[in-house]
Amino acid sequence: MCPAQVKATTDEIVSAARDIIAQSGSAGLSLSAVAEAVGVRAPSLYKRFASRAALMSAVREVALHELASRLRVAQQKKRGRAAVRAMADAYRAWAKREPHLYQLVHEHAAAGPTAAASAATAPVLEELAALAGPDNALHAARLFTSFLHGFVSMENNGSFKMGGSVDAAFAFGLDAMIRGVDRGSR
Amino acid sequence: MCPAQVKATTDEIVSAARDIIAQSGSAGLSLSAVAEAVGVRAPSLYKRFASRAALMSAVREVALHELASRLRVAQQKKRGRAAVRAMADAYRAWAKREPHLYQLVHEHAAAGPTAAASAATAPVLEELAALAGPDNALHAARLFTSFLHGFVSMENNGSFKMGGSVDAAFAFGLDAMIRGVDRGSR
DNA sequence: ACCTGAACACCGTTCAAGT
DNA sequence: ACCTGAACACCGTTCAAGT
Repeated sequence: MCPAQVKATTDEIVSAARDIIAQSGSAGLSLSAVAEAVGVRAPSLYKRFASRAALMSAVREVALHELASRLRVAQQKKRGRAAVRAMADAYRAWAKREPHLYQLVHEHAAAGPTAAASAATAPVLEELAALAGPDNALHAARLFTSFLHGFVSMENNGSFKMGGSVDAAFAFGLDAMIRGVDRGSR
Repeated sequence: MCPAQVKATTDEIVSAARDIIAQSGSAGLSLSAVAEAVGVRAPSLYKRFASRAALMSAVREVALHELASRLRVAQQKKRGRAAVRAMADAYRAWAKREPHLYQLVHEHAAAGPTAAASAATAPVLEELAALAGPDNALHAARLFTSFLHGFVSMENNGSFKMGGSVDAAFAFGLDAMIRGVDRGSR
């Protein structure tokens, strides 16, 4: 008689889960908390997501798009080394602004579609190919992304305890990599 | 009358927990599994550790010592760039051999004593100071450790999906950083 | 078609009771 | 002094019952 009564859309659920993870980390995501945030009981969430892991995967996708959007904005109107530096700064700034979402993006990277992931890294690849030359483009991309990921991970979880300027270390690392990769200076 | 009956020493508990985490990851560590492995009931573990987190912290310390030992061995009888490369290879090899222990070492780095942590990184710092010069030693150390951590993290969780030789990318990254940091070539 | 309460098998943790 | 069973408050997940 009264068949449909949607109280929580898929987008509302993902958005609520995103906010919870952003504030408390992925370990702090409980289905009861998500359900309460969208005005529903926990079992109802299984109408939209097969499991807690599937919901986290959806949040991961959303976070990846947020990061990709920041990178695109940073790249606009810049070329070469300036574009690489601008994107590195944007990458680090987003990771520091959303440490828990950043961590979620990088755990279980093997799962999930590659679409959003490559959308996020494509701009970096273009610039680095120009800098390092086509033969070394992939190697250079892995050097830069490894440094970026490692640096912001260690910064976010407090691994830099030896003093000194962390900002200066980041700039030094970028410059040293650019020097070491640039085919023009070899 | 029968006051003492130690069935599980602290070391046995940590060792059992280490093995469980090595096999199933830190999320797979349950106190019931640890208790069963050492022939005891779960509540008894609270005589030795205040919480699950405290037990994990002890395992983290053990893992850090294992890594530090590998780095020391790799450094023996080597100097300069050869020592840096050998330690980088040893670092990556251990991370690939014990991916779950490696991940444990790098989450919650802020907590816990710095003793074992600095023991693990000290040899790397020495060599890099010689390479980059005293003014840039700390910056160079952060560049290298960020690259190492980022690279093996991404390798371990399957982030390198664009083909190509991952070994070659690691060697390229190391060489590019050494080129970019070496004060003699600037 | 969607939502719900109740139930299930698990957690980490506490504590009084045993020896 | 150490170990234990029982209990507590939580999980994620399933499912029959409601509308």
